[in-house]
Amino acid sequence: MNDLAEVGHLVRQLNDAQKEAVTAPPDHRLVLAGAGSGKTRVLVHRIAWLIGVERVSPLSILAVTFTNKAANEMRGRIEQLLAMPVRQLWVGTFHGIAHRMLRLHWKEARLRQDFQILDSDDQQRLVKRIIKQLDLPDDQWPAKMVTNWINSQKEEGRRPGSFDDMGDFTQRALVRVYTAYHSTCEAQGLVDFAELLLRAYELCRDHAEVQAHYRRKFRHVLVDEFQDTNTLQYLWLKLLVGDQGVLFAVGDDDQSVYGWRGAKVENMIKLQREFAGLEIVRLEQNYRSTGTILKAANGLIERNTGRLGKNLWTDGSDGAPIQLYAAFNEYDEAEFVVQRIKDHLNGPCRHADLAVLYRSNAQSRVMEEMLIRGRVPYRIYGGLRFFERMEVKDALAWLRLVHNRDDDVSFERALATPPQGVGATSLDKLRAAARDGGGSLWAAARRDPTLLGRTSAKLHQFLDKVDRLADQAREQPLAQVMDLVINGSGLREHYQKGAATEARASRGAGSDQAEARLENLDELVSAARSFEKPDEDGVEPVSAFLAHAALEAGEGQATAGEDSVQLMTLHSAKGLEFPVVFIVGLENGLFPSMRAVEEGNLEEERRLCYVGITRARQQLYLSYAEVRRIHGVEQIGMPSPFIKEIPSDCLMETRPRAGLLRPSSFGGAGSAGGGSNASRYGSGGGGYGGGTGGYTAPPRRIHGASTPDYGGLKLGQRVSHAKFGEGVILSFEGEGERAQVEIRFRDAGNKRLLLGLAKLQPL
DNA sequence: CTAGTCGGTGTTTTT
DNA sequence: CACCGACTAG
Repeated sequence: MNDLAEVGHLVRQLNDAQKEAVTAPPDHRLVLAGAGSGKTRVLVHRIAWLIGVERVSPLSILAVTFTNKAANEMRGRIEQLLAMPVRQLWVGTFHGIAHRMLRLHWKEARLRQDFQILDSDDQQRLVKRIIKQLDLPDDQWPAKMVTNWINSQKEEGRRPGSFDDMGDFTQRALVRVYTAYHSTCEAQGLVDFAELLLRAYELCRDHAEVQAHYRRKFRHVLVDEFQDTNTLQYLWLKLLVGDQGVLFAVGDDDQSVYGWRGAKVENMIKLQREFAGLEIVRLEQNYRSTGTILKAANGLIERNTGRLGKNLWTDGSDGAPIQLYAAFNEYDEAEFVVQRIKDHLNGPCRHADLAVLYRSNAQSRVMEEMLIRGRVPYRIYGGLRFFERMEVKDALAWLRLVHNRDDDVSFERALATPPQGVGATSLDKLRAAARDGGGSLWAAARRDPTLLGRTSAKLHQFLDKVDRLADQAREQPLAQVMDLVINGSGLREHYQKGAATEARASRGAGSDQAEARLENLDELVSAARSFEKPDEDGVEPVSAFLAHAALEAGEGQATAGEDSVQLMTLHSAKGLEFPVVFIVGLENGLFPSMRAVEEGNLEEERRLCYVGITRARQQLYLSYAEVRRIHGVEQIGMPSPFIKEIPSDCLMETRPRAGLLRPSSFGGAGSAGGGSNASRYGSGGGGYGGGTGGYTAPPRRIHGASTPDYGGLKLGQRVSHAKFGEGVILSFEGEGERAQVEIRFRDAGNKRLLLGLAKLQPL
């Protein structure tokens, strides 16, 4: 199939820069690919080129991505391009590849063969338990924070033993937790996500044979979204490439939006220093968006410092101006969006061509409400995924326990659901016994049959139940086992009961959720049935299935089938594109987020905005609300600074902002967009959600609606107070003498003060 | 031991 | 506002 005559299709549809990247000789290469410049396409074509033209064996290619979706898409497109399956090609996520290596080399990695993956939820539970075990007050040591700390240590390659400076009290406690957590994981054969990476890295670093094997094997290492790599991922790649391999990295520093979870954009710079002879190819021609949208994106991102530099251009037309809507409040904003959505739907647009992007998930609620009201089908991305659902995790915990009795995390979960008549007190005793005996909960329970007094009987019923299930499950196909576990554990019964109770309580309607839970249990059985990894390197099916569940948490929410408007956060929109995009909630403190504003760290938020803008192909809408309810309190917001950073000739203000407006005052303002609806918007004071009628409340003044006088102070302003020191203004409330101001003080925490008495000094 | 009520808290997400 | 975790009554 590799006649030169047929090579043409591998490069024909590529532009010069793309072609250069795809057909380049085998040197280290960094492709700086702007948004919409054909990044994935280059990666896919490069691999096809290597196999089809350079005659590189698929066996010696490693392609790494961050998400399963990207990995699947990549494999699909390569196979399509080559018109043949490429089974031997290693394409996967960092975690997936690391996992695969660990399964293959479990001995060298000093793991037990049946090690299980701990997802973030399980991990946090375990950390919490350990904090308690160490008698650390859990209000001072929140599991979430400690878990994050542990993960970031792992991401920096640090092991519990590698802290020589133990001086700091805080750190000492953290290291203690880390140490205990680590030994628990070791004892029980549990590996968390960060551990997958660290173990795989250490495996390749410390085990000469393994290292030599993979260096020999992978002559070509290709990485997608390189700007999102963390320290460990970078080191691992470097290790694998060695001095014989060739690295091909694709990324965009302007789209680095995961710094907060450890991603290091600096890795792109490091690359140039540490990979000799690295060639850089820039892809700057954009095939996605109109000239106007690109101009806006370029204008915005130019404000960032330390960019690698790149300017997107298109030879397409300018297209329509970006519309900016200054909404009265979040309901007005949502109404505007829905109106425009309907306009577009009357045109050539399908629902799925329209996307609403927001900074935080909480913003989806109001949008959702308005879309329902407008009878527009929509789909929300994000939220719980299939394998993260409570009932699914319960069932998997039972499966894991049946599979490995020493898995304490699963033991505790299974013991709790369905209720076995063994509660917190007994569990505490059991934990103590396990700690003293140095073994698992299971071992402790079996060791002393009278440990719990009268509760012992219940406990042993539970133990026997698990043993019986394990017995029945032997030699059975996976789906059978899953079914057996769900029924034999009493989980199905448990959720059936739940369904019945809820149905009675709320006359049928509320049983939806319970109903869905039962369906999910069935779904889990069919997931097990359709799960078949082609001899996944000799791993037994149960282990493979559990790993799959942890590594690919499944679809996020909602049925994909129907044509619907797409709602998602800006983060989850990365990598997608839509003809029409709405970015809502462009207010200071929301987008950019409050935290970013306080820390003065706007660059990542700006990149996020850049990502959002560049999702749009033809039409982009931006909006912000002058008043928004946040955490139940109405807050007056300022427009996001990003709005001003967009070249003004790209923007068309649908309704010019003129200070704070009352709803009644914007009838007829601006030619477009729902002026006549004005009287329907309620204001503060609540009454939205519950009522049947909706927005019949008469327009009312909102707090400070008429030129508020806050002594010249503004939201977000830094001020100083005689007693509390320096702080930042979070919100205003009330007027005149009763005007209050909420301030976050650097040292004294959040305080609500009467403006008249506070004697604040602007800084 | 479990099921309800109160109070504190509150980005972004993958694996 | 809405969720989650801790506490208290059965």
